[in-house]
Amino acid sequence: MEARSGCPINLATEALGDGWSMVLLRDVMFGNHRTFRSILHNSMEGIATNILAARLKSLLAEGFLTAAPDPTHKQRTIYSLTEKSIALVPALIALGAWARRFLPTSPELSAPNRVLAEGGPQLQEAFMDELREIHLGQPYPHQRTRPSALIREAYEVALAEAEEADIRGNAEIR
Amino acid sequence: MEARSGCPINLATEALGDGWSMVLLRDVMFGNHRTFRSILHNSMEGIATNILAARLKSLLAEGFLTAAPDPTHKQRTIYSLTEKSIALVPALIALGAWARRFLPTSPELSAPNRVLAEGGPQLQEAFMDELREIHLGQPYPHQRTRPSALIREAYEVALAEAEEADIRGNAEIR
DNA sequence: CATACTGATTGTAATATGCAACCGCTTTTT
DNA sequence: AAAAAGCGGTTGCATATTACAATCAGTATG
Repeated sequence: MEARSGCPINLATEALGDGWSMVLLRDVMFGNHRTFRSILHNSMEGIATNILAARLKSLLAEGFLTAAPDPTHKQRTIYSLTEKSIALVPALIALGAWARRFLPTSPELSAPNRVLAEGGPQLQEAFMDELREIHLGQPYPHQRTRPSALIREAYEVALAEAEEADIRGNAEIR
Repeated sequence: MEARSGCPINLATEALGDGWSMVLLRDVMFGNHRTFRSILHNSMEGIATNILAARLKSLLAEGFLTAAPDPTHKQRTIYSLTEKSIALVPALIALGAWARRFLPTSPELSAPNRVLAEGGPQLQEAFMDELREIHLGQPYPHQRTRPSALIREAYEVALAEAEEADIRGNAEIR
């Protein structure tokens, strides 16, 4: 396909400007869902199988993902991020930080973004290094606690708080 | 419309995940095109009038833009950015920086993004303050050179270099 | 041997996008 | 005063994309 223009924003829009690409990259990146079924069943937004198949195909074609067979399961494909998609992390974090400020995001689902946004460039770089380890097989070059552990912890705290608030809310109703 | 989920990335995708919204915001933001015809005629990507009308309508409805009549021209509408869209600047810059690295961007059209990305958070904040002055009527709170001047200059330098290279290229062909 | 899981494909309906022509009104030019 | 150009769109039609539901053949598992 011919590009509409050579403007960075336009090319980024042409590559990612649809209703699913960024959401799927998020699932692989932050949810560590790396197979068709894993993405499908954990999709908060309820993607259909044909759309998922089509999107995965185009993300492969555009170099955002690579596919490899699972040695333990003959027709399972494991998808991996590439440097191209890992390099999107700062942009996704910036976009998420904006969304937290201006859109009705839920506290639990915002927790990962909040941690990474507040952690600044250093934490984001460490998270990207972690992704490079998981998806590209590059050794993790830090001694520090892994960002993914911080993210998981923050998510669980936010989830517990949400449940507690829910219980209190129900108690008031009763 | 009901949101698919409360995840920041998903909500951002629902708001901006189409082929035109970000490109139009770019035109208003970096190109200072603020009327229907100005956007239409300066659109590098060649948007159609019905699409432009539909997008402007939805950007208004979602609070990315506001509309005001032009006192000097009875049926001209002037569109302004809102704090919501101005706050997108860091995300757009991060996305553009990614695109410059991984997509075939043109040097001239990349110049604005390069300046703002290399200028860091300080320059980005100053640029946002400039947008707040232009679109929200807030006084520009800095003494420093306006970021828009730096951007314009970088664009013109890049354009001149591109033309020079073009001339050299033609000379070689002859 | 039955059941469920794997990554899909197919059919159909709804929605979005792209293209070109057209519209009523206003401002500028001749 | 008449014509031309500019203004923000709308309308109709063709094509492309997306959504939803059902289905499929090839593994693995109990």
